[in-house]
Amino acid sequence: MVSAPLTAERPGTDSKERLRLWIRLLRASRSIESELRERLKRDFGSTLPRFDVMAALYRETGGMAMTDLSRFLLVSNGNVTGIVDRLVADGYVARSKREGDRRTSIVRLTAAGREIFARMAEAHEAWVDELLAGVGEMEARELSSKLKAFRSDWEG
Amino acid sequence: MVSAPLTAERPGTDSKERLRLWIRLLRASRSIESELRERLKRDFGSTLPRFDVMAALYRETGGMAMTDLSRFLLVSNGNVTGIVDRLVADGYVARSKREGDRRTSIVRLTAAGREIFARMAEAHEAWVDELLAGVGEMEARELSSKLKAFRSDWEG
DNA sequence: CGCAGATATTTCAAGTATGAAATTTTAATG
DNA sequence: CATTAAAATTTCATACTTGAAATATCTGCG
Repeated sequence: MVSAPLTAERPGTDSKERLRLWIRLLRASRSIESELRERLKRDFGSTLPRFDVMAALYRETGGMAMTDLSRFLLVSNGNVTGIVDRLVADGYVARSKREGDRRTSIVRLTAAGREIFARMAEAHEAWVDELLAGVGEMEARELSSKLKAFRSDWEG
Repeated sequence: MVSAPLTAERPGTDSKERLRLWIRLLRASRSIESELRERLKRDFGSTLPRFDVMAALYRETGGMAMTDLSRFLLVSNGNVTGIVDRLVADGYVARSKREGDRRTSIVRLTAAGREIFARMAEAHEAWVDELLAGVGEMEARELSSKLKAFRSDWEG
């Protein structure tokens, strides 16, 4: 939901303020996401989900199992299958089998994938820097740690 | 992208810190969104996009044009068409024409829609309150205003 | 060994999501 | 008044997304 609180306030609760925070959070991330998606498409003919997958694989040089990938990206496993399929078709990702366990399939970036991704990551970082230009380093650090904190409250 | 900074740091920039902030922001909103989606489905057999549309229409008693709806929700107009179609099929939303302009179609909640939505909104607010329980009112207020601020920097 | 249960992945149906093209209607201008 | 540009929606192709069901494989226990 991307609007303002709608129900009547009960006394003794901060729920309205938290709701407002959530809405702002959501709107902020949606606007930024949408801007990044647009630029990724314009400059690289790619998408955000593809970027996410490649980013995860970029740092895991040895490759990742599909399950680990989906857990890390916070998306369903069925979802990752499709995105990886398309990346494989484009020659940016390769699948392989793990010794001793034929269930697990390890995916990793190809040389072409690493090369392309390095360029995308550089642009991406500059874009984020531009889009969040209004946030100073100190402030970014603060916000960052608060966001980290309130998430770990209800997740493991 | 939902991981940590990947490229080398240039001296004299806060870009790494901003990138980290963006990643945290994204991960936070994704986790919360996913939890809310699950509960909305479990308790009401509904979805987040439907909730968003209904929330917008709930406050605009007179109804909204499709374009205004899509602009407000930050999603494409083609997208809104489909969601509204399904809400209409369920009897929660009605379309009507505006006097004098046959292009514009005004959509509004039906009585059934208002009734259902009121219950969903109440549950939704309680969920958000629960999920953000770690954030005090003061802190929520602070975070909120910072989020609002850094968005308006690059959007109109 | 044999087989119930756990794991890893894919497949599938349904619902989002975007951006571009097509439609329909209105407004503006010569 | 006719034509052209603008505006509001819908349609369409493609990609993403989830959650559940189907497959295939592995593990542990009797």
